[in-house]
Amino acid sequence: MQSELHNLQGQRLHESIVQRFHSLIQEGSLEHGAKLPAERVLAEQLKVSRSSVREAIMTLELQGLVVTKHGSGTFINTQSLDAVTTLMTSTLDTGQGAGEARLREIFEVRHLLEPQLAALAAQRATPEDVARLAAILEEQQGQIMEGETGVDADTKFHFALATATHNTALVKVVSAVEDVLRQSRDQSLQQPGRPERSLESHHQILEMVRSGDHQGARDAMEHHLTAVEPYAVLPNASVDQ
Amino acid sequence: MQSELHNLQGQRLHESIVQRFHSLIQEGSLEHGAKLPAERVLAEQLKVSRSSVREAIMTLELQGLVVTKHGSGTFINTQSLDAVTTLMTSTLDTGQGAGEARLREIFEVRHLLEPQLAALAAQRATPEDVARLAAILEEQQGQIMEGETGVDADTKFHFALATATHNTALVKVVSAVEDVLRQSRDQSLQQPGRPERSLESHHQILEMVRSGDHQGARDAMEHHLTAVEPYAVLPNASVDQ
DNA sequence: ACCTCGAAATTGGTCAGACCACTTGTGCGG
DNA sequence: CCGCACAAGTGGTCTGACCAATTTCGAGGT
Repeated sequence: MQSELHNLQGQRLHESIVQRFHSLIQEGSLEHGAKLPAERVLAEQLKVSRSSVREAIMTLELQGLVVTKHGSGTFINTQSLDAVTTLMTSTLDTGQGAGEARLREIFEVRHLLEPQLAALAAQRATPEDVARLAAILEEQQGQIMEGETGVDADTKFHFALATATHNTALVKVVSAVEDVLRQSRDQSLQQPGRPERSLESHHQILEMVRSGDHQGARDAMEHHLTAVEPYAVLPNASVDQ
Repeated sequence: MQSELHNLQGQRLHESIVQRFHSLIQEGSLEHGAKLPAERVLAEQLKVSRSSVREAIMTLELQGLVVTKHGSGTFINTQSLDAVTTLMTSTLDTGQGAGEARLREIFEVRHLLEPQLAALAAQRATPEDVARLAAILEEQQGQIMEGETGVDADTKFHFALATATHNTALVKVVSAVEDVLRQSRDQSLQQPGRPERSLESHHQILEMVRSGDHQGARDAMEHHLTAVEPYAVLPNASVDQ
């Protein structure tokens, strides 16, 4: 059969092979448990080197679509959870373009997470946590008075609030989201009045946390997020990666 | 410095290299944007062939921890969402000690995230999404009737619900959390009656999503989580100490 | 005819060296 | 000082060889 594999420009060779196998699996030509041809045979059929075949197979294995057994062979494995997830995302997502849409998605995650997080923090924050948050707000105020955006202190505040929940898993999830957001946040804080409003709502959140009002903290965070949201993301702001 | 890399039994060579880089990144030796040595240099330092180095780097790239640019080099990239999620799961996997406490933390994250997620899904799910969810419940029922726990279908359901929000960032966060949970979930479903109850509350959630009742979906998910929870996890209200 | 055991074939894993394609820097000539 | 070509550096692919784990199968003994 050895059909041509159309190598799109800028596409690495083994990636083309991976896409071919994705198609074969999705159209049902390769069922669960099926044994793939040997690497050497596959290389000859696709008219590429064995190295490229190996790199492709390794990608498929990391995606959970395939399992390889030394001395035995490589087998299709579409029943694993990873397999389902990669096939789903590859069909629905395909690319990671559209930086603006991506940013909106991240903000949506914040809307789901952070108000609940603030409520938890209000219930559990120790005096030390409150002191740390207060110190960060001092810092933020100083930065703003010097004409800066205070973006660093802004990020720190949300991170410190996460640590105040005393849930390390939660901290990691939030820091992931916040990290991706840091650059764009600086951009949104450029608009006049934004830094002051951000600081103001931070103070409200801190006050709720200090008094242990978890419902109030939740509402204050929700208000803060909508207030700082950058729906005015410039079209040229393509966030790479 | 070319230190030895202790190759554990049954472990492929490039996997050892990947783990080494995971450690280096987690301990902060490799910061975002740092440039890795050239593949040939790295091969010499680690005393392995360039092929193995390439396979390791390719793994890291698929995990989002690194980006490679043809002709330029390979660079650390810890600010992507994928990067943080993979690091998170790898640390949680290796952490055998206080596993139970971490597990409780993960469940807490679910309590924050998934009810909101279910509400979003109820607002946005397409007929295709609903059909997929229904199919998964069929599968789960089949597995249960055969005496299995239906853990795979269980995980699939939560993942598919996340995709029904049509927010890829949210999907990534949830899949990271669910992935860590998969093993322990199997354990919790061992208890008699649990699988049936899980399936039942899944049906309730699906019904709310189908009818677009976002508040109902939120409540149903909250009920589901507390019903399936393996331990007597603290009720999320009134934890004043 | 059956079983056992080991050699050979098969297959994935690693190594070595070469060449190609892309990027970056550098130095020569204008 | 600028611009352009060339050289060096780096990832991408190819080739062929050998190592390691597994499977296959047949010779030899019972």
